[in-house]
Amino acid sequence: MSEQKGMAVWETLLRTVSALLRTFEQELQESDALPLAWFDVLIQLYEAPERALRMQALADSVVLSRSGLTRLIDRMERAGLVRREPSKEDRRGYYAVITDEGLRVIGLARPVHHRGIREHFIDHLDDNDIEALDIALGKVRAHLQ
Amino acid sequence: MSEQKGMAVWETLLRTVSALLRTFEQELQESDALPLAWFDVLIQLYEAPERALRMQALADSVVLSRSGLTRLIDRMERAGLVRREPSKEDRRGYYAVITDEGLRVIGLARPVHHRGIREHFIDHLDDNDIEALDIALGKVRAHLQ
DNA sequence: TTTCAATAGTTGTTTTGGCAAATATTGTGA
DNA sequence: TCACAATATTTGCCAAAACAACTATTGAAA
Repeated sequence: MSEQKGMAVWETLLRTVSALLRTFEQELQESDALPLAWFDVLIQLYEAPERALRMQALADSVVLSRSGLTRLIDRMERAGLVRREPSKEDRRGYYAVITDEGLRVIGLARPVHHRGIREHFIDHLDDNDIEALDIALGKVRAHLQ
Repeated sequence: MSEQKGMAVWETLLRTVSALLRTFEQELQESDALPLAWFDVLIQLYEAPERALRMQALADSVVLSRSGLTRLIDRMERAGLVRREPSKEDRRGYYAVITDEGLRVIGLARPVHHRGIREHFIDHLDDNDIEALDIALGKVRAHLQ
């Protein structure tokens, strides 16, 4: 198949995701005054075993440099949503842990965001589309890093 | 189908695109010392009829606010890659126009980026995957804004 | 066990980005 | 044609991010 087509699809992929993110960011702001980056950190901690993750692990999944994450967690700590806890196994490291307040906030924001994902993404796709996306993206992802 | 699956696919979509962007950004930096945002502006001007676009149009496709774009173009203008040209039809507006130097730079950077897209994206997908992505993303995109 | 490269995270400094207000121009309805 | 809302872009100001240099700790090789 033409490489052209592949390039065009990457273009579409990029612009579509950008537009979706812009929309989600806006929806979260309006209803919970919660930046998407904060949401992203909270949701990952929420879903992690022990409700905690190493700084390292967070920086990898969030799209942020190490130092960027340090300061993001600083702010969220000041806001009472997470706290740092030194790792017992490796004294260089810290865990970011979600607080009760953090759990409360993510509990409010999650439905909003899920509604957004449903409304702007899932609802326009049928089962085949979803399955195909999953497979294709999985292949791409498997080869990264 | 489970909404769960849809949510998981969005998650995969987001993280995959993020990781790809990080990779592309890095590859461009290394070979051409060109930030991806600059590349993005240049490529859009390059592909535009007349090699020029209204600020407005650029801001919409690039993932940047209006004011963000103003300053991005400021910097690129200082670097000699684009220049502003007042619109004749609407005296409020400006075109960003790619310069000869801009054309030269995009000529160098484009192959690098295309190789990246091929290597990290296209090459892992077969024709069906590409087609399915195109269809699914098209549906999503059609409903945005 | 000592040395030194590698890893985890933070801090200092500079760039970049966002939001809201300002400027200029256009279009529209009375 | 005269207001006045709407549009296009920039600017002032502040928040958030990158990059590189720094501290602390670990791990591994000599």
